[in-house]
Amino acid sequence: MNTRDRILDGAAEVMRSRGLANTTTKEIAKAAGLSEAMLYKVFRDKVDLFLGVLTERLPQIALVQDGPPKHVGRGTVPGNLRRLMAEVVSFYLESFPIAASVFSDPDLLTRHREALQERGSGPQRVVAAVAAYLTAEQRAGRIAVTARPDVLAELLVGACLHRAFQVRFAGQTATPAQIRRFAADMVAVLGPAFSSR
Amino acid sequence: MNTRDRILDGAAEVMRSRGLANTTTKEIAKAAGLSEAMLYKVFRDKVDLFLGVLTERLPQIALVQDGPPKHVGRGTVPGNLRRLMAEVVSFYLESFPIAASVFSDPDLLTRHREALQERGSGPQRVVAAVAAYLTAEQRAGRIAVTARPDVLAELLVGACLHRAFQVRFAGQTATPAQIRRFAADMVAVLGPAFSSR
DNA sequence: TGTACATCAGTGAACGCGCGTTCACTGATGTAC
DNA sequence: TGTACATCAGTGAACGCGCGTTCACTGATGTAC
Repeated sequence: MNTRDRILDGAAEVMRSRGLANTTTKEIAKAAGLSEAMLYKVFRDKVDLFLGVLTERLPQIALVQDGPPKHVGRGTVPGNLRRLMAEVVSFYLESFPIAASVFSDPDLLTRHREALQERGSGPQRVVAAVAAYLTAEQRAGRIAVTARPDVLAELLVGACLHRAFQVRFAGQTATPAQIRRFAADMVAVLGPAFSSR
Repeated sequence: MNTRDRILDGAAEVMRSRGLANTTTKEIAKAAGLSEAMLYKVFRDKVDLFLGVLTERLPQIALVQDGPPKHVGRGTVPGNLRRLMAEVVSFYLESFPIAASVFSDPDLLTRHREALQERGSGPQRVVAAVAAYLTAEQRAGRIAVTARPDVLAELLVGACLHRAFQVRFAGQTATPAQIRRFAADMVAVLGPAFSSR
């Protein structure tokens, strides 16, 4: 593995275990198995290194990567939504602690936002992806024409973020079974809102 | 105003404007109009001071303060929910940046969680309050008996948290009109899920 | 093949700065007699 | 009323430490002739 990857992995590990506030250059170097001096051969400064972690080591969500929505017209809509929800909540569970940390430093937040904008990315893409799936199903006639994909997506994704926030704030983790149960509850309750009948 | 309040106000102001990471004892003292030494007459150390801000200067949400849910059986359910939602999203807009910051320091997060637990408070109380309102309306016969108040509350509150997160991540603010529009959209879409018919 | 030099990944040790914290102190106000 | 002392809010200046950052260096490997 090359030096840059070792540094980013080490930094991500320290950020997860000790938090952004306690992630010092000394700790990063130790986790990467390199000297502190080496960090500055690869990154301009510490903020530059943090931005590298934020853009390259935060978990990616498959949902958002690939263009057109999957599963449209196949399986059942509630079934597809449950799988989508489980994916979203898992993504937030993994990324929330670090993503929330950047609010502790307005300068880092601004630079992170700009970096995401340049890549055409950002947090709004999760809702957009779910809304795109719902819109496609609506066109396929499997969701009522009166349903509002954007609002439904915000409700679903919002519940995922909220659940991740609660679990992480409580210092807990969530089992796959708990995640499935959560997804099933949310989709079941929203059923009447997008049902074709 | 007494010394303690001046310090907490000063600290809260610096935390909001410069972020937790840049909130130094020097800046707090300056904002409070006191010497740094004075901070240590009132608080044991900096973490103790931060906990004071978190428990005493984070915005309170009226919804959660007072016991039994208001407005039950009066007005219309969607109207009451819209007002509730606007209150919740405003609360998150104000508190999210600072509340998210504590994720940058696991030690601070743990102590904050423990402080909230001692007071019987915590983030789960927002969902609980909305669910309590919905349950009361259900008993009053104004919401379908098949509706699930806890799940509906998590969807609604989740959407509020998500919206606040998005707005703050983008570095923006929200006008009262935007907030009302948002609340109306969410409640309208959830209508079929709790309708008596 | 040997040799001289260039390149490159990597480091130990030091640097200065700003941080949280504490010390010894001041001056105003209250209080006992 | 005067005076001696106690209390209390508050501070200037210093302290040591740990941080991010940089400097001068090393040793291994590649390369030209």
